[in-house]
Amino acid sequence: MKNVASVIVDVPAMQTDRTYDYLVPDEWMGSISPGMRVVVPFGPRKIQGFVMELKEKGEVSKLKEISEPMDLVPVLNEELLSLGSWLTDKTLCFKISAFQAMLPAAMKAKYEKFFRLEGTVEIEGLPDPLRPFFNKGSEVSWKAVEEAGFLPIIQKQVKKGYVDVIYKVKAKGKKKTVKKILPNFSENQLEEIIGNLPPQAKKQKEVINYISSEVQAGNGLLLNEILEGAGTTASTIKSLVNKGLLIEKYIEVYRDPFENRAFEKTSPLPLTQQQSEVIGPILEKIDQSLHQTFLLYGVTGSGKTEIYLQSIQRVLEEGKEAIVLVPEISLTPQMVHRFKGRFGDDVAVLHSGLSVGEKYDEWRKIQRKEVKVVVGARSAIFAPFENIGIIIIDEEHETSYKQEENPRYHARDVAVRRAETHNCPVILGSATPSLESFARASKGVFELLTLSKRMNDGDLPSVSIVDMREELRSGNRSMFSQELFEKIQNRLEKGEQTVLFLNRRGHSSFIMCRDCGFVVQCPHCDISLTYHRFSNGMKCHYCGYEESVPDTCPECTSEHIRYFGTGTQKVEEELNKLLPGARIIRMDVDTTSRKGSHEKLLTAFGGGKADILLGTQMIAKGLDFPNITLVGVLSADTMLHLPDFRAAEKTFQLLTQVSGRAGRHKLPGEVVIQTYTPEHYSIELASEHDYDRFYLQEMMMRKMGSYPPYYFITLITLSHEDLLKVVEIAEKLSGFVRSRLSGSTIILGPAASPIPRIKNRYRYQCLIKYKREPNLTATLKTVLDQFQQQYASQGLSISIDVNPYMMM
DNA sequence: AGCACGCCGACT
DNA sequence: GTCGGCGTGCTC
Repeated sequence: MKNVASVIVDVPAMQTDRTYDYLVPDEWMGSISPGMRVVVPFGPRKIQGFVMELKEKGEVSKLKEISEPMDLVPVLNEELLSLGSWLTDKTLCFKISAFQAMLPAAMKAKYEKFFRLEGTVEIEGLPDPLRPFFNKGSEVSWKAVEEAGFLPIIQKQVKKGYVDVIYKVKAKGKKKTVKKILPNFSENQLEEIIGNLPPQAKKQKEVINYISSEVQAGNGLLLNEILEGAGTTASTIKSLVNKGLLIEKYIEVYRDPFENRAFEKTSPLPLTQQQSEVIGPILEKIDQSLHQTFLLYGVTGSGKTEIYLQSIQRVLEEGKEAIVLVPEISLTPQMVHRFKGRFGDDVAVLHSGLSVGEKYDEWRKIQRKEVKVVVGARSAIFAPFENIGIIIIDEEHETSYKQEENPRYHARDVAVRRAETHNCPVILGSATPSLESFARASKGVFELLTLSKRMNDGDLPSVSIVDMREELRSGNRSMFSQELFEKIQNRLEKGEQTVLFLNRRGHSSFIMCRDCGFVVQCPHCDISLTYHRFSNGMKCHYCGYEESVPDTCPECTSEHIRYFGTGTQKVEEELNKLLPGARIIRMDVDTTSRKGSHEKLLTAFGGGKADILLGTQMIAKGLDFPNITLVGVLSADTMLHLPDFRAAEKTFQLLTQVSGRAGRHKLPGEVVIQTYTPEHYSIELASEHDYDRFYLQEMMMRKMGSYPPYYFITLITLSHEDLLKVVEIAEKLSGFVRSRLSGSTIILGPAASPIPRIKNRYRYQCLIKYKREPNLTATLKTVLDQFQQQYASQGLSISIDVNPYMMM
C-alpha cells in the first residue's frame, strides 16, 4: 500500500531542499497524488508542500501525517514535475522555487499564526484590555495581539500551556463566485404558489413568473440578471428566498479581463510567396510530430504574426495546443487582438497587467482544457497543457525572457526542452535575432527561415544619423537637432504623426554640482540617486532610499546644483515650448502605471488624437499605426556605455525596433537618430538595416572578448556587509573553482560588481567563461553547499547565474 | 525560513 | 539567582 508521500516543503533554503516523508491519512487515501499541493506539519508549524511521489515506506520510522490536500487534482502534471527538476539542475535553484515559478502567484500559500485560549481555565493575571480579544476557544490573530502590544504577555501564557499557537495555511487565490437563483418549485406548482402569495405582493409574483419562464427557456439565472430582467430589487428576491420559494447558490465564475470587449473575427490572410515558403517546413514538422527549433528571421512588418497564426491553426486542427510568448511590454491589446480575433475563446492571456485573481482564472482555464492557445509573457511557458503542438517565442531576442530572480531561467531554453518532450516545433521570431540564436541557426542547430520583404512591399524607412556633437558646436544646445525639429514641424503641417523615443535605460536623471562635479549618491548603494520631479525628491532605484534635493552642493556648497539627464517630462515641456500647437501623448512609467492606461493612450494616438507620441522603451514595439511617418530617437547611445558585453547588440536591436515603427503602411517613413557616437557600428548598421553585417561584426567582437556565443558564461556574485570579508571569501571561492575546472576555462575576478554596493552590502563577482565544462554544475553545487554552509551564518550571500543577461 | 534549545550578561 | 540576549541546528 502506497501510503507514504514524499513532499517538497515551502522553505526555500539549502538545508530543506529535499523531500520529507509524510503518511497519507486513511481519509485521504486515493485522493492524494504527485503534483498536488498539500498542507503538512513542519516542526511546530504548518506549511505548504508539493507531493513528489507516493511510496510504500518512509525514510524515517516516525512519520507525521499530511494535514490536508490543497487541490482536488494535481496542479503539476508529470511533465511539469520533471521539468521542475530539470530547471533546478540547470539554474541551481531550490526545487520549491522551481515549482512555484510554474504556478500563478495566487497558488502560493499565505501563512498566518493565531492564538487560541485552551480549556476553560481563567487565565490569571490577564490584563483587562486583552479580554475583548479573548473568548474561550476562540482564536485571535498573532498580528492583532502584536499590534495591541500584548505579544510578551500572551507568549508567557503559551509557555504555561494556557494558550495554543495555531498555524494556518491559506490559499491566496480565491475563486470568484456569483449568486445564482434557482426556483424551489416545479412548473406545475406555479399557479398554486402565485395564488398563495398575498395579493399586495405584486413584485414577488412577477419575479416568480419571470424566473419560471426563464428556466423553461433554458436560461441560467444570475442574481443581477434577474434584477435587471424582472425590474426588481434584491429585497424582493430575499423575501422569496426566506419563504423557501427560491434557492440561492454560489457558482464559480471567471474574472474576464476582456469583458465588454468584442474581438472582430478574422480569418487567415493569403500568404505572400515568401511567407508560404517559410511556413512550409513548420507545417511539415507539425504534421510529422517532430521537434525542430526554427529561427524565423523577418524584417519588421514582414508578416511574422500571420505565420504564427496559421501554424497555430494547423496545430489546433490536429487537436493540440499552442503556447505563444510575447515580451511583457508588447502585450498590448494589438497583439491580444490578433490572437483573440483569430481563435476567439480558445485563447487565454497571461501577463503582468492582470490581477493575481485574473491570472489565476486564466491559468485554470488552461488547466481545465477550456482553451487551446495561451498568449503570455515569460512564465506562460509553464502553461499546464498536456498536448503541446507548437511553442512560439516572438521577439526572441528580448532580454525579458530571462528571469532575473530564482529560478534564473530563460524561457527560450524551457521552450526547447518542453518542445522536445512534446515532439513539436518551436518558432523563435525576430527582426534582430539574438547572437546566440543566429549563431545556432548558422551552425544548423536551429533551422533558419527568412522573411526579407515587407508584406506590403513597402521600403524600410530611410534613416539619417545626426551627430549631436556637431549640433552642439554649431550652437544648438537643445535636445532636438535642427534636422529632427524641422521634420517634426513638417509632419505637423502635413497632419502626420511622429513618434519620439527616449532611451532612458542607463541614463536616468541625476543631480550633479556643476562646480565640483559632485553627484548625489545613495548612502546604502553605490549608485547615483534618480531625480523625481513628481515629489521633487531623489530616489535610489535599488533600495528605495529617498531624500529631498539639496539647495547647495553638499561637497563644495556651490549653488550651481542641478539635475542632468533627460526625462520624458522635460522633453514634453520643451516640445510644448517649441511647438505650442502640437498635441503630445507621453508614455512612461508615470503615465501608464494605472491599469489600462497604456491601452488608452495608444488607442488615443492611433485614433489621431495626438500628433506626437513621446515615450520610453515601452513604445518600441507593437506600435502599428499607418499615419506614423517619422520616428525620432533622441539619444541613441545611452545604453552603449553600460558595463555589459551585450550593449552593442541591445543598441542595435532597439534602434532597429524603433525604426520599424515608421512607414509600415502606405506612407513612406523616415527615421532620425541623434547620437554622440555616430561612428559606432551598432548605430551605423542599424541605420542601414543591415543585421547581417552587424552580426558578423559583433561576432568578431564576441570572439575577441571570449563571450557568448563563443563561450558560455556563468556569473557568481557574493555579497556581505563587510568589504574585507567579501573579498576574502571571493578569493577563496575563485581559487576553489579554478582548481576544479579545466585549463581552457577562463575565470575572471573576483572583482567588485559594476554596482559595488547595494543596501549596504558589498558585492564581488566572479565570471566563468567556458566552452565545455561537464563538471561545472557539480562544481557549482559544491560551491553552494560548502560556501553557504560555511559562511551563510556569517551573513554572506551567494548567487549563481548561469547564462546571465544582467551583469550588474 | 521559523522556531527551539542552549549558554552567558544585567536586573528583581 | 532569573530574564532574556542571539548563536547553532533541526524540521519527515
